[in-house]
Amino acid sequence: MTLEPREAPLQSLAAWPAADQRPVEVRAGEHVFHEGAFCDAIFEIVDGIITIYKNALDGGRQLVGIRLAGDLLAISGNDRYDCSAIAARASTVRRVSRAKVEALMQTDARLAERLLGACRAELAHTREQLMIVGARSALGRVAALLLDLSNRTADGAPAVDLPLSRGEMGDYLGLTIETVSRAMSRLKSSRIIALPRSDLALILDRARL
Amino acid sequence: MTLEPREAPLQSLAAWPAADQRPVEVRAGEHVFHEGAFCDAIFEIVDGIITIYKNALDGGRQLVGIRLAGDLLAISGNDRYDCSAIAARASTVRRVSRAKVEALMQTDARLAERLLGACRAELAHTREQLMIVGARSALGRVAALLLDLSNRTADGAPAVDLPLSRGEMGDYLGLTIETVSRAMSRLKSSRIIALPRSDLALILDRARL
DNA sequence: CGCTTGGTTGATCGAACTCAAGTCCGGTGG
DNA sequence: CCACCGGACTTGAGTTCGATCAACCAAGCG
Repeated sequence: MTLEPREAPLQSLAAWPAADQRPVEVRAGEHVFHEGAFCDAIFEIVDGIITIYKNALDGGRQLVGIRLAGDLLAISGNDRYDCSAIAARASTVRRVSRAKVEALMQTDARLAERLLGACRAELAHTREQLMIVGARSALGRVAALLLDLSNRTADGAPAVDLPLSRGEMGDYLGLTIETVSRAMSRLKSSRIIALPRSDLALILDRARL
Repeated sequence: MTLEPREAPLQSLAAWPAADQRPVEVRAGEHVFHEGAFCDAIFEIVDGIITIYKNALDGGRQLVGIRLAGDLLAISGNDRYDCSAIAARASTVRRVSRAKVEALMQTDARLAERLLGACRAELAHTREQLMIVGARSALGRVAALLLDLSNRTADGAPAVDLPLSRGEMGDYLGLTIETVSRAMSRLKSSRIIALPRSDLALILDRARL
């Protein structure tokens, strides 16, 4: 949706001495970190899809982000993770010691710029999500999510692999499972999308979506 | 709600050569900048309250932030402002040339850290807003907004000056004017808050709010 | 005084939630 | 091979809640 504002000062954190040597594999459904746990590392997604969520007081959960390869996780800078991160599918992440990052950042402006760029991008995405959740009808929200997923994960191709279950989509959009399902069904019967499988959508009429 | 993560590397941008000498006064209801306009400066709020919003495609608007003294505006780093900023009341802001900021940032890690801190804080706030808007009932959303305003503008004191009109509260929460008004009335008749004036709330029962 | 603006309140309607059956599908074990 | 099972998804029926439309009120102002 929104592209990186300017040229990235760094392609990857892998070049930095703070990075651990070997990337970490994480299976679908596994946590990368938990909200409230001590934050001793940040992560860079090498491959896969990670969802970020917070637990609400009433027991529900609110997804606050969907992050893809190249994105950074846990850049909040607090001593404790302020969100949980869970792999939507099998993914691999690079673990980077937070202490080393902070030490390096004092002296190297490029690293701070890299983090700033990641934070700006995340802020833009979160605002975009806020626009989606705040304003429109259930149908519009689901449609906006599908468009966003298409643009981000499939580069605009018609076939969109849905990394989120209906329940997760609901948690992202502030809707119930049933409402998401109904919205998908309506989009299908309107010939705007096709659903060969429940986790694969084909966008037939991008304009109306 | 969420405090600044660590010690701020800089108290204010005023000390920086990129800052204009005189702060700018802006009257209530006046724009600081417009979404889509060329972004040649960022701003630091010296005093007052600024609301950030984006225009939705359907004509509505979505508030994406309420910013107070000390906060920075327009740190997205894009060539064009990605939001509009409007003074909720008479405020004064410091204008800082974007070109100078970016040039300085290349060499001085402390400036980048200052921006990163602002971006992190803004991200945390936006996520908080997402939690409020995404999940709960109209009553709960209004209550959460009141609590947030109390914590941020009144430091937890019972008397909260409401800088937002009912319509703006609705735009912030994804509700209509009438629903916000009804929620306030219900909170009032439940003796949870008092409303001496429509722009002043007294929190009587913080726990239930 | 009439007009405007922002807020409140009422009545109605539709959309989304809730509760409750179904269906589909992959996996497991007899 | 097939019957069974569990989980995710879908669909249906009834209810609730918020949006809509509309009237009304209070304050500010020419």
